[in-house]
Amino acid sequence: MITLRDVAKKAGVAVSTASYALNNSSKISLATRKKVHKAARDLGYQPHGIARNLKKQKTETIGLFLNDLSGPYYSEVIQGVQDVVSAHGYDLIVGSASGGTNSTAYKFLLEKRVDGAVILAPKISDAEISRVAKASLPIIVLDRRLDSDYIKYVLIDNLNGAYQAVSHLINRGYHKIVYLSGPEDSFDNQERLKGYQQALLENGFNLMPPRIISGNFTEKEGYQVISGFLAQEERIDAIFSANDEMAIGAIQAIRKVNLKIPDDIAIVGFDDIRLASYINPPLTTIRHPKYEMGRFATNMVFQVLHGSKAESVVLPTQLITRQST
Amino acid sequence: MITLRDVAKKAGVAVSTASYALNNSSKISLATRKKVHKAARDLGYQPHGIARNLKKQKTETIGLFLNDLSGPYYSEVIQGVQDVVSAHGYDLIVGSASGGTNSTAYKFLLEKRVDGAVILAPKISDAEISRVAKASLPIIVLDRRLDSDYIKYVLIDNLNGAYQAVSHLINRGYHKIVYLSGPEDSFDNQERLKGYQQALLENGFNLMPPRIISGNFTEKEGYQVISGFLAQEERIDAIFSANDEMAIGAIQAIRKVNLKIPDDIAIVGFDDIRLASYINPPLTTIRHPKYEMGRFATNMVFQVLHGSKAESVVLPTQLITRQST
DNA sequence: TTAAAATAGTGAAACGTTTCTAATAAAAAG
DNA sequence: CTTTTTATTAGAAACGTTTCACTATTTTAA
Repeated sequence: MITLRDVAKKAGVAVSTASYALNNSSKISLATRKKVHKAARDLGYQPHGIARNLKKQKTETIGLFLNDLSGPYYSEVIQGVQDVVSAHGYDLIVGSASGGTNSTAYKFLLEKRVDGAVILAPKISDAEISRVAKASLPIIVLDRRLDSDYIKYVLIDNLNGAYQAVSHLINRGYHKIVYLSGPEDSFDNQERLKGYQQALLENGFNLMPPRIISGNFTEKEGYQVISGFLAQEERIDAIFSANDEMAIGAIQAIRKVNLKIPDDIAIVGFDDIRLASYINPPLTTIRHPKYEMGRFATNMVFQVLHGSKAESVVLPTQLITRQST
Repeated sequence: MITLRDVAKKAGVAVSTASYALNNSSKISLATRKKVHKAARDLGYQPHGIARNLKKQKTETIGLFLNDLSGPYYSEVIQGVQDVVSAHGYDLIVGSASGGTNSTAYKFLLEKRVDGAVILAPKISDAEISRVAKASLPIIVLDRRLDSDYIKYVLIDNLNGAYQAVSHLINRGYHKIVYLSGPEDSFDNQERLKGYQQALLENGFNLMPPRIISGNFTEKEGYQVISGFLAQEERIDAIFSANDEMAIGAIQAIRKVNLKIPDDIAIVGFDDIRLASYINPPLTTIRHPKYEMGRFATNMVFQVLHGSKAESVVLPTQLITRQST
């Protein structure tokens, strides 16, 4: 390995001089600067990033930590984060948070391998996030309402989105609306449930009371629990699914028993994933600005990093009407 | 920041002792080991990863570098890589290669911030990869045929897959088969084109000669170029698309002009992305083992890292027949 | 008992940078 | 001419670890 020492020796200067020269400090005369650059080029010198990080006590890297790297859902968020990070001349690394306290995510946070982080990973607890956040490592969370000096959140208006969705069903004349739920400990799910309940309550004269079917956000589970539900005699005429994945599973379950969507059963999802508009029938759903979430969050990371205040924010959602309702 | 020095002082031992103790070296008596651990716990000591990396000259981190972090296509590959990396107790970071030679990817490779890498990013040139690979930084490429001591590839059998696809069309009785191409400089595209040509050649008696429509792997482009093509008078009865994305665009273009799939025009894609089975009509396509690619590649990284030989490999593909043919 | 070996712990160097402080030489000021 | 300033370079410490080489103590073997 070629080190700065080698370059300095070859150029016939002190290593400190070599360092200044390569960083183009004006302290060093143009002549020696050139000499050093040449030596570096000739030797194929590459600065050792880790050594530099250690000395400078910063990495110029922002981490984006997700529960699961392979969720297609995340790609727009990632893009938003990436764009802002690049614009600041920093690097982005994406890491997994699965494995909890010995995940890559937690380790990188703890060991200060990044200068800031955006987290969308329920598996990391509030306490853990609070423990590692500091002025030199601000954290923006995308999946919970957590707020302190160095922790801010960017959320979507889950409650209102769900409210919109259910109101839409009610306006369309559906009376027996069931909630296809995500995991109970999911923040998103909790908020969406509240929105569902609120909408029913406010319009509740001749509606069926709230009714929850438990799922876990996956297509497969959506298919299974709705299949099971339909096999019973209880009749419903609409489903509000806590996310699109389960809604897609539900659609398949409904079609399987030859019920018509939306005539027999209407369905609305949440997220507006890509598949939503391709499935048959196309899925009415709640769109939220995933790319913007990424951008907002990352801008806030840099704000805090630069010493200014950042304000947590809740972004609005939008109802996308398609043929499933 | 709490350093090892602080822990050592608090425990009343030398910093070397503290280090050995925390790493549970048997050189240190159980008593002092406990004492040091307690001191560390009391102080909330966290080892500084970067300092350790510098001293040990390794990071225990594997990098996965992609052209574009947000491609949904990658998610299975990522999962395969992640699983193997975790199994070895290493960390995985995913980084972008966009921006070429000053991308995060290239920087991390150059500065040795990872101990090994899996690359699926045509934007990084062969020369650049060759320059950075070494015994202490083996690289496995997923998007080209590059092979040296420290560089191996894991590819899918693009040529044969394409051959299967086109043969399938021919067997189904289609005679006028056009190739909807990806970018010309794409390795995958080149191989798939060869497979297309070979299949035509071998069955070529009364078939239309090879005919290429240029695209760029995106759905939008697929829609546009096929729309344009259909507006001309030239008649065809089948399309082999270099990937599913374009095939999906093509399907929409075909349906738009009220042609029937597969009666008027059949279409087969490549990749078997998730959407392929949901689109209407479901898309016949070539499936390849993306998850396995990730696993293979990552296992090879560790093989080389551990000093043993690894062999580049080409994985087989599989024809998935659906209603579009 | 004495020599040899094992055990427990220490000090200091090293990893590859950056940056503070000092030193030298040349130029400017008095 | 001396003194002060400026420009350029050098030396050395520091970042927080790990690990080599060594010392001092205790145990075992002869």
